[in-house]
Amino acid sequence: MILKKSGRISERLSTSSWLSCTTCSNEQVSLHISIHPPFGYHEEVKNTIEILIKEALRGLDIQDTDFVVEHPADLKMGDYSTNVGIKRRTRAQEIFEYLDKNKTDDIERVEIAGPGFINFYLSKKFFLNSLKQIIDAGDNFGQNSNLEDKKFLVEHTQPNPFKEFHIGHMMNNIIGESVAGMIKANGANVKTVTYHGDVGLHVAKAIWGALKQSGDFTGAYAFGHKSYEDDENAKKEIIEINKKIYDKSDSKVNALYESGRQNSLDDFELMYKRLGSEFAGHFYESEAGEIGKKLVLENAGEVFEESEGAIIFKGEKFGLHTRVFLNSEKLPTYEAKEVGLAKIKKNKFVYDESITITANEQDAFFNVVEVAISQIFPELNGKLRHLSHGVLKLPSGKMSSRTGTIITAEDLIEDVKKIISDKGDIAQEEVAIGAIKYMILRQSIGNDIIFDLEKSVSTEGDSGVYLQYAYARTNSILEKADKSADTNIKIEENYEIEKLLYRFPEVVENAMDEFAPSHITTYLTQLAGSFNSLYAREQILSDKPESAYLIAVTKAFNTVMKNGLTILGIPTPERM
RNA sequence: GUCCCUGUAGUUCAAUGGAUAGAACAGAGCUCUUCUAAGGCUUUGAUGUAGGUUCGAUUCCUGCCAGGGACACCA
Repeated sequence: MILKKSGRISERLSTSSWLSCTTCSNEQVSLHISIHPPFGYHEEVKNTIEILIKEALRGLDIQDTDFVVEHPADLKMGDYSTNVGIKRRTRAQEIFEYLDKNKTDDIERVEIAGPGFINFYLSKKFFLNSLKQIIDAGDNFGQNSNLEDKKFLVEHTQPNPFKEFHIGHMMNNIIGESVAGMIKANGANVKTVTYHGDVGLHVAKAIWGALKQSGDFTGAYAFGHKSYEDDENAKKEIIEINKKIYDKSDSKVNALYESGRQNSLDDFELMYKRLGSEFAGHFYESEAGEIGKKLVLENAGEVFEESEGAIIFKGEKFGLHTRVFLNSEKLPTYEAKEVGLAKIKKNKFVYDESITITANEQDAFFNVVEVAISQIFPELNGKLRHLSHGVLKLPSGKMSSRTGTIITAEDLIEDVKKIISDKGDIAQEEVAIGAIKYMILRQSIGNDIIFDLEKSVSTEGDSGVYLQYAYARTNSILEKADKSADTNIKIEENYEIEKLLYRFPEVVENAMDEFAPSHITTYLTQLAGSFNSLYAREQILSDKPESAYLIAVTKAFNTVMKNGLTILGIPTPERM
């Protein structure tokens, strides 16, 4: 049935050069079809509607009319909707009549409503087939091949040894993993990498602090940082230690550096594991600095120039601003290290696109540095993308290691575990991680989060727990079911959840297009709400004939929820 | 000063230029002898401001107001 209809669509398209819809030109539609050999069911019905409208316009001799076919905001207003009747008000009735007369059996009803929208209500046959498709596809439902054969490198998290892995790093990690998940779901190959600031003044401060505490790193950075600010002598000693770290001339400093660095990195690995990250590469500023300095010097005079003893990049030529790459002591700055990092990544990985995820305070920095890198490596032009997110702020302001207002990732996870501990003993770690991840991923990634433990990490209502709980419930139902899912039962009623389930693949596509994991989060929450309502209203396991159909709905929901949460990196405990 | 980002219910967040601006939390009320009540149902309540473009603006453009960030030797 599906194959036959696809053929019909291609046939119509190949002869329909009259098209005037600018949002869906003939070329684009044809291309779309050729990219997706197994034509998705939801795409098929949308294309059918678009073609019907184009036929109607042609038949009525209406030209130059743009229109869109989309899901209306409210499920009550149908499954698809077009604005063509608003664009051509005087002809709306005729267009509607054509559509109503020529609708396929996937469309139950067409209506004209509101200011002239034409709404399409899909048929039971469509929903029945879509359920079947979801259950058959299983873990693969929601995956597509839009980015097939493409290779992505995603850099995120970037915690600095000798400093805490705090909730800001955690936010970056959570967003990074969800972005990687979306890219993967869209068919591409993804590798994630991280980058550590293992040299620099912050390291010298920590080592100075540790030296004063007879080798103990506890609170060493904060101590060193404060002393650096307040005490001239300490400041001199710290600068001295910083040089020793670079030239490795002091065995005591070397020993502290090596052990402190390794301890930090080991701790980070434990946290990555808790958060579900597996990096294909770890890079370090200590290696990037050397390479970056060399590259800057090699390109001095062409890409970079000397000014006041420093080597700088004049961003003004590109509508940006000037930044220093080597300071007047010819030491590499963060900028030069980023150049070195670009070369390291390029040598180690083959990729079509390299994404770096950071907080948005680095936006201007990356604008300049990416242009500079593209000057040095023209082959990277257009392959670098900086994706930025807002910052986590405490109600009292920005987190600061100076004032000791740092919340570590570990503290937060443990605090959330305490909050949920009175509700059950099962899967506490997964529920805590899920609640935190949801807090980050529920909103648009560009916006800041004012972080308040009690209010931000919710365990009821709009929360990660809500999604996990709905999922766990379905596992329990499906386990108890004594008959298998059957979509061939005659059911009159359309359940609301069926109107949402089939949309999952397009949500995954849209989320990828906009790098917006929140689209998936929002969708899953709406879906879970719909399921919970159904669960409260209907007895799924029963002797009634519709029970087998409801089991199919439950199975489809279970599949979509699991696949969605997996893309986002939110754990899916089987029991709660 | 220049550039960038953000202003939506009491609070935290949604809303590919569309229809009656959605949730959640908090407040008021109801709901477990029935598949997991971490659930469900009812209810009060919002687009900073002034213009512009459009058949239609929370969304696009301009001014203003408010908050945050970046802007030469930190990362």
